[in-house]
Amino acid sequence: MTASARKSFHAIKAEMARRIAERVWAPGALIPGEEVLAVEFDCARATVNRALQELARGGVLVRKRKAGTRVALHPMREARFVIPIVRQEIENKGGIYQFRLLSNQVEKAPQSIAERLGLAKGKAMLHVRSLHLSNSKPYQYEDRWVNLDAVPSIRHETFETISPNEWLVTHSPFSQAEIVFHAALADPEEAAILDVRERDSVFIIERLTYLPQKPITYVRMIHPGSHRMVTQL
Amino acid sequence: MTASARKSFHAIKAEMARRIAERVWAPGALIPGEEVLAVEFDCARATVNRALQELARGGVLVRKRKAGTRVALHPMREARFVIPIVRQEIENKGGIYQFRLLSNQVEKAPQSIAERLGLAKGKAMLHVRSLHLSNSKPYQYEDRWVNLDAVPSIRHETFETISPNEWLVTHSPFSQAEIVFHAALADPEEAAILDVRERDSVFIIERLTYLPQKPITYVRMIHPGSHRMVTQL
DNA sequence: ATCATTATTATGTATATACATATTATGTCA
DNA sequence: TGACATAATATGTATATACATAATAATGAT
Repeated sequence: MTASARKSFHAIKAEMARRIAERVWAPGALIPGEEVLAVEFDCARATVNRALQELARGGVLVRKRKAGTRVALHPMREARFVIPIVRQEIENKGGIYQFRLLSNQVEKAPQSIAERLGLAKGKAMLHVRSLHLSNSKPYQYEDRWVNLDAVPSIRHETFETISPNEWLVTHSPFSQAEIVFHAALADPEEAAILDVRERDSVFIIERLTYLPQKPITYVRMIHPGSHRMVTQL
Repeated sequence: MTASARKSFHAIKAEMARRIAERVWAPGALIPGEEVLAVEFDCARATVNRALQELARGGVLVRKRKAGTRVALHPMREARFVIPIVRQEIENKGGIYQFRLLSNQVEKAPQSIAERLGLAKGKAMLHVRSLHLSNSKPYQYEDRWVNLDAVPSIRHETFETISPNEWLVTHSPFSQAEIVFHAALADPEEAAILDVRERDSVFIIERLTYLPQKPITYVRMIHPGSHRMVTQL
């Protein structure tokens, strides 16, 4: 037995992860209790607890009071994608960012949008359409509806120097959100704006942001189909 | 010190989150130190520490030793998508799951695959193609290449009762992975398998899994374009 | 002034202890 | 047997204390 002389929860966590990866602790198996592990690793129970909790949050362990801790049977792992501000995303890739405002006016919310935000149909909302370009090529078409009740001051913003996304991120950050990814075929309008062929494939990100009990905005961000979202896990 | 209820780090975390959301603590601002907060919330510093650490992990706070803790300027938040086992995904949605093996044989890796996995071109790999169905309708076409060196025992698996994904998840779990999402147009083969029109839009998830220094598998999971990946954040 | 050294400080971690809470196992009574 | 109360137990959380570490601020030497 490798009597680990380590006492940091990082090391303990790593050793536990190793045991799981190498199936010393098999999927579904009950692992020793915190007290036992504390003795084995020669540390306090709190230290073991922290390591176990972090592994549990990561999804590789499942913990239940009294029942104990077991290795997750199906490590239903999660991929984490950062949803960056487009400008940063483009600049990080070395592209030159440009922004073009297509329209910016108060309109009556169509059924689909109002429904999605839980507002009354026909409610006056700000409708902003814009295009983000990388190296002068269309990168993302942004179609946004903003609840004026939630962010009244946006009404007078012209978006000549700042994109609606950046404006909102800095004026109403830390909201909650629901995000959807999917693929679709470009409709004629989208195809024209993104400069792709009609009925080419596009990658769509929809984001609904809200504060508790107060919807803020619904955005549809449309990328050419070649756009790739990458993450490690 | 009043006869206060138990001060839990959950409550403290929630209160701090509220302050951030309502801009009592503005973006970029330095917030009070742990000691100060511990006095304010009438709890131990460790309790404040835990709340702060969790918020920091969530990305709304940025902590630096000696420098203190400040509210994140650009809450470049990340969306977390669970990448479930298809069968579970389908069953969770109330569908009846079926699995159809399309092909399962050792082949020489084509250039593109070998490159992606960092292996020599022409290397013998297991190539498994299968289709997952929900309520008898094509749900996901899975095109997988497995590095036989990494999981030699897979060679003799017939996949008649278990899908390659489930086999790998239970026999080689807890690997690392790189995941890519994008949209594309179905090629004739994919369209036929998924029963969509040729040049319809498809949603593609590519996943590359590996253990340190050892690529395991490359999978291309192709969904009809209507497929939606949803998450909250 | 500039650079290197040291002191200071906020966060990071470890520990013993105590009690809380959820859940299972057990026992009791009808 | 079955319903229900009760004990047992593993994890969850809170706390005081102590020391570690990173990064800044202050200090001194050149």
